Amino acid sequence: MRYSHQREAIKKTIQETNCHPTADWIYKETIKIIPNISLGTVYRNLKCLEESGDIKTIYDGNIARYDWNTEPHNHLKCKHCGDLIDIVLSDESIHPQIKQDFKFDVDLVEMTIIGTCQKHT
Amino acid sequence: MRYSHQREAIKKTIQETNCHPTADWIYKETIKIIPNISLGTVYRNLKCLEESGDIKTIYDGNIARYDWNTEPHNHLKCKHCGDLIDIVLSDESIHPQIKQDFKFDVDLVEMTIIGTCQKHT
DNA sequence: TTTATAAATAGTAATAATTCCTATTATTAT
DNA sequence: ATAATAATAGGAATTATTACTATTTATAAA
Ligand SMILES: [Mn+2]
Ligand SMILES: [Mn+2]
Ligand SMILES: [Zn+2]
Ligand SMILES: [Zn+2]
Repeated sequence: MRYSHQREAIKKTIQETNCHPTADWIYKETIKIIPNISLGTVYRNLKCLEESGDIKTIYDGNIARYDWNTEPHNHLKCKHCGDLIDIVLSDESIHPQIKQDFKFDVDLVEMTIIGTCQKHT
Repeated sequence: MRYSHQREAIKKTIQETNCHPTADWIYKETIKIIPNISLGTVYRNLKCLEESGDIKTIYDGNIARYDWNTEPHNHLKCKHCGDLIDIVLSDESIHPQIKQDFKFDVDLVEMTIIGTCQKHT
């Protein structure tokens, strides 16, 4: 994979926010730096960055969001404001139980905890 | 909400499968019974059935799937064949921990466990 | 049992997110 | 500097879903 000005800007945009942005948000931010970047380039590079392990894709309902935090973690999702908050839970304990009960070989546990965040109290 | 032949057929289609079908799959099945049903009618009634509590919508990546099983449960997702398998885990134990640690009021825990099912051994 | 009312439908157009296509541009090895 | 080709911009195409509207249908009243 060859260097590109565009890919670096996209990566930087993602790494500078905690908001788990969508492709469109990333496009609107990156276009401020590279005024003629195209949305197609954003999508293509999001895929590159995911493949190189620089970012992670998360599916929030039926929209893709992107996360600079590639460490295993889960999310709290507020049903009022839609915010996604990172949490780390020790869910490794589930793996052997499932392997035994369902003959299912676990890679990862994707957990989203839905509720109300502290902003709405 | 008024009775409709179409809605009943859609509901029956969902209740007769364990495959967590997409809207399109449901459409293709239901059209065998009601040959002139439209995809819009399928989508509209899926929303009705969700609101009335007859079915549950689950998001698998960026596509919506529908589930007749409205009891709280989670899914094993096979990364090879894409199958979704129902499981029930007692995850209630994490609710109070999260409330304390994150001041986040938990409604439900959506968990998808990704790995390899027994078909690929 | 007709008739009136409005909810639901079929068919189609529109939208939103994402991917694909291609002529042009930019990176990088020589 | 030049050549080779990976990456881009811009736009078209695709896919999933929603919106629109004239017509049909369920249902309640006469
Ligand atoms: Mn995160
Ligand atoms: Mn299920
Ligand atoms: Zn909130
Ligand atoms: Zn499988």
